[in-house]
Amino acid sequence: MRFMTSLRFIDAVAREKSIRKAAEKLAITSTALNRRILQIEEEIGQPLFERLSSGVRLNTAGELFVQHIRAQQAELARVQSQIADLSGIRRGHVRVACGAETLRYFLPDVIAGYRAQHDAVTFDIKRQYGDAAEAALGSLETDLALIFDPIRSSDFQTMAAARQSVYCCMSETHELAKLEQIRLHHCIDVPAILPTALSGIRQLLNVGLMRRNIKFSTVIETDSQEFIHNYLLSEQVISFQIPIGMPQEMVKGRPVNGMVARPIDITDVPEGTLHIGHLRGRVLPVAAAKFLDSIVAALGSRFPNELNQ
Amino acid sequence: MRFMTSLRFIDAVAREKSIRKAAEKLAITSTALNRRILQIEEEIGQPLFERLSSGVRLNTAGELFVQHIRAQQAELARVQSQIADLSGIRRGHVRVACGAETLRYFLPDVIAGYRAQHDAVTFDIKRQYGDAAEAALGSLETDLALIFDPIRSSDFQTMAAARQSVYCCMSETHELAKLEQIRLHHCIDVPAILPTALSGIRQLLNVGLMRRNIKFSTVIETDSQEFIHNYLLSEQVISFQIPIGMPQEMVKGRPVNGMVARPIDITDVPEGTLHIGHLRGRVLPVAAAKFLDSIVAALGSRFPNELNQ
DNA sequence: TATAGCGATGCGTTTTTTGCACCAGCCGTT
DNA sequence: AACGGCTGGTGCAAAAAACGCATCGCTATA
Repeated sequence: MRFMTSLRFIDAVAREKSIRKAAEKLAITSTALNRRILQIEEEIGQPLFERLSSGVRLNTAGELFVQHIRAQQAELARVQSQIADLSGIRRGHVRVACGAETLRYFLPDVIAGYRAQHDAVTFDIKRQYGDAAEAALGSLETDLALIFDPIRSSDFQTMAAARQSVYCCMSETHELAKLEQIRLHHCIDVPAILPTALSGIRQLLNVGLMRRNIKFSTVIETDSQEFIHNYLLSEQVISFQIPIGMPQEMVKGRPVNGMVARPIDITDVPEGTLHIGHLRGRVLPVAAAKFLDSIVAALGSRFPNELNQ
Repeated sequence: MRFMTSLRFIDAVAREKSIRKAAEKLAITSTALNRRILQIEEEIGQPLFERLSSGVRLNTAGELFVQHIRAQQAELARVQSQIADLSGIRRGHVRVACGAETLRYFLPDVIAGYRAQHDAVTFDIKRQYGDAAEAALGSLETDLALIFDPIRSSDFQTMAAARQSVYCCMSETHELAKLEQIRLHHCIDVPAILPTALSGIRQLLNVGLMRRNIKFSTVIETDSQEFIHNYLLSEQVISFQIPIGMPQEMVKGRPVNGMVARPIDITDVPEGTLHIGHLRGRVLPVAAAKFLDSIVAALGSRFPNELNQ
C-alpha cells in the first residue's frame, strides 16, 4: 500500500525511537527516512519528534499522530479484508437481506422469474431481522433489503412498500377456522405458536395485545417459519402470518395443504408495512437495480392498490 | 498532506464519475490521474471502478474503499485540529487534571515549589471528576491526573498513592466541634453541605451511610469546594474533607480561620485513596515527568507512612 | 580528550510521476 | 452508414521526487 509508506515509516521510528535503527529495519538509508519525517513534520506544521542525542522521541503532537496512524492502519486492514471477501462477486451478483415472510413464497417466485431472463445473474439471500438487515446495508454487505416493520434507520431508502395486515393461520380442522374474521379475544386461551420478539409480525401482535390487555397462551416461540408451518398440522395451535408469506390461494381464505388463514380485525392488530429498498444515497450495481425493478413489479401485481412508490 | 493525494484523487473521481472531469478539477492531466487510479487498483488487487462508455462508476469494492477514504479524511482533520490546539504548548508545559481536594492547598504548594526552580515551565490545571480525568488522559488532553477514588480504567497507571480518611469540617463554635472523633450517628439531623455525587468523598460517605442505614440532613449539595468552605462560617452546618484538602494545622485538630476538622471513625466511613499517575504505557514529556517526581516527593513528606510506590 | 553514535544536509544518481500525442471503443447525430 | 465527440488506456520523453553516499555538527560516554 504505497500511500501508507510515510505513515508506516513514522510508526517504525516511533517504535524504534531512532531514525537509524528504524531505517535499518525498513531496509532504507537513514537519510531517506530522515527526510520523509522532516517532510511530514513540515506538512503538519510542527515537529512530531523531539531530537535527543541518543535518538528521537515522540512529543505530544507525535503521540496523537501515531495514535491516528495505528487506528488508520487497523481500519485499512479491515476494509481490505472486507474487499477481499467481495472478490467472488462478479458483475451480475445480487445480495438480498430479507425477513422470513418474504423468504417463503415471494422471493423464490421473483428470483425464478428474473433468472428465467438473466441466467448469468447469481444471488445471495440472507435471512435477517430488520435491524441486522439495516446494518448490513450500511456496511455494504448487502445490496437490497426487504424489511417488514419497523424501519429504524433514516439511511434506509424505501423504493417500494406494501401494507400487510396480519392473518391467523391454523389447521382447517381448527375451531377458529369456522370464523370468517378473527378478533383477538377469540385467541384467549387458544394455544399459539409465535415468531420471536424481533420479528415485525410479533411486534404488531404485541401492539394489539397491549391495546386490548390480552395475553396469548404461547406454547412455542421460534424464529423458524419452517417449524411453525409444519407444527400447525401436528397440533391444534394458531399462528400468524402476513399475505406475502402465504400462497395467494390461502390469502383468499381457501385451505392449502390442510391449512387456512383468516384475517384479524385491523382494529385489533394494526397493519404493518413491508419495505423494499437500499442504502440511501447508494447507486446500486446494475444487476441489483434491475432486480429491484422486478421486485417492485411483482409487488405491484400482487398488491395492486398499495403504496408502491 | 502529500500521503493523502492518491486517496483524495480517488474520492474526486468517485464524485465526478469521470476521470477527465476529475482531472480538470484537480488541475492535473487525465493521464496522470488515470495511472494513479490504475496503480491503487493494482495494489488493492481489484478494480474499484466500473468503466462505462460515459465515464466510470464505483463498484462495490470501490464504494467500501471510498467510504473508508472519507472516514479517514475526517479523522485526519480531527487529529490535525487537535494537534493545532497543542501549538501553544512549548516544551516545558504540564497539563494536570485533578479533583477539588488537591486543588485547594496541595497543588498550589507543589507547583509553586516546582516553579521556584524551573520558572520556564508553565501549567494547565483542569478540575475534573475521576472519570472525566481518565478520559482526558486517554485522549492525551492531559499529562497527569490526581484522582481521589475510584479508579475505573485499567489504563490509569498509578505512580503514587496516599490513603486518606474523611474528616468532618465545621465552624469551631459548632456543637460537634467539642468531640474529638465523630461517629456517623452524631451527624443525624445535623444540617450538612455535601459535594456532588460524582466526588470521591461523597462516594465514601455513601458507603458509610448505606452501611449504617443513616441519612444526612443535606441542606446544600454543590460541586464548589469554595462555596462549601465559605458557607461553613455562615451557618452551623457540617461538611467533609480529606487531609490533602485541608491546611496541615487543621488536620492536627487546631482551628484555622474559625474552622475545625474532626476525624470520622474509619469503621463508619472507610478510607479512600488518592491516586496520582498518567496514561499507562505513555512516556511523559520531560517537564511532566519531573513535575510528577515533585508531586510524589511532596506527597511522601506530607504522608510519610503511606503506600507511595 | 578521544570516540562512537545520533540526526541533518549538499550533491549526484535513480526511480517515480507527469504531460503530450495518440489509440480503441462507445454513443448519438447527421 | 459515416461522422464527431466523448470516454478510458498506453508509449515515450521530460520533469519531479526520492534515494544513497559522504560529511557536518552535536552530545554522551569512556
